[in-house]
Amino acid sequence: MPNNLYEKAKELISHTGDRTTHHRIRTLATLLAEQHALTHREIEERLNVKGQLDRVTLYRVLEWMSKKNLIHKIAGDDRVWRFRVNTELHSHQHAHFICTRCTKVTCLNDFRIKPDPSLPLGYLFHEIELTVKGLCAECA
Amino acid sequence: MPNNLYEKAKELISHTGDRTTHHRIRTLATLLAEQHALTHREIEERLNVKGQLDRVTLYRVLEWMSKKNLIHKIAGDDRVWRFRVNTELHSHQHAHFICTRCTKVTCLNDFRIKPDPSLPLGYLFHEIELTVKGLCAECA
DNA sequence: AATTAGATGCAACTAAGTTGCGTATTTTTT
DNA sequence: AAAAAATACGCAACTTAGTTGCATCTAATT
Repeated sequence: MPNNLYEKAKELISHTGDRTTHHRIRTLATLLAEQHALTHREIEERLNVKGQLDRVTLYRVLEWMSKKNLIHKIAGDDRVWRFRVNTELHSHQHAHFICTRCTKVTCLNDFRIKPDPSLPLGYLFHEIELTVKGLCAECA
Repeated sequence: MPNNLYEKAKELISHTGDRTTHHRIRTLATLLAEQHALTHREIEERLNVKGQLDRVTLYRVLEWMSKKNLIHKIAGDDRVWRFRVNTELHSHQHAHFICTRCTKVTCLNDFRIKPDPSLPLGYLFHEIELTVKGLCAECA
């Protein structure tokens, strides 16, 4: 993982106003380096190659980053959360693709979603999540 | 639960060609009676008012019914599966609404989804799932 | 350098969902 | 109608993602 990602992560975290800890920076840098969404376990594996980090701490770091809108999480078919960094492109309303064989998650950026769905009377819209299921190029 | 639901469930199950057991019929009848998706636990509670049914058996019944396309399952934000019967209206491509406060799931039937999404090269489309999050009428 | 609010690590816990296996029930065959 | 084959059921034990409580440590503030 290149050093500039570490610096970028550091800057993004300091902008939140909260503490810029080593764990937060390393975790965000890891997600910045990835092209697809990672599970808690995958992040843990990448981080623990060098230097330790407690499972629980990672859960809390990820939770904090979600709350701060640095990342977003995706519910997969295997009831495991996957996390992806929020860039301008990846934030908010876009679609996810889940491969039903290898369970890898990719973001489909050039996928337009109707922003304002019509809901039953009294319902309040908050966000929309579109998941496409199928086989990825490797598994097809 | 009215008797005709039991009969309807029985007929649907016999059409699969597999065994029409009491548990399968009761489970499907329970889902037929509901207007929204139920969790495994909610189904269990309804079924165990009278007569017992093992947790594991229910999991297997639900899995079997999914495979037979009698029902479909929905991934919620609380990593709990929810199950909904497939009628002509409810099958395949439609949207779900999840209330982020009470976590109840409703099907949005008058919600059109573009049937054929454009995917990256080599990817194979299987199904599309659209989830709208927000507050339901009771929680708003 | 001392303070303090918040982050971390550890151990124990919760809960959804799964697996293995012996027993019971359907369905088929005779 | 009884026996045989195939499948479903129930129980116990297990797996694993995610959570909670609490003592300790550390980044920002004074």
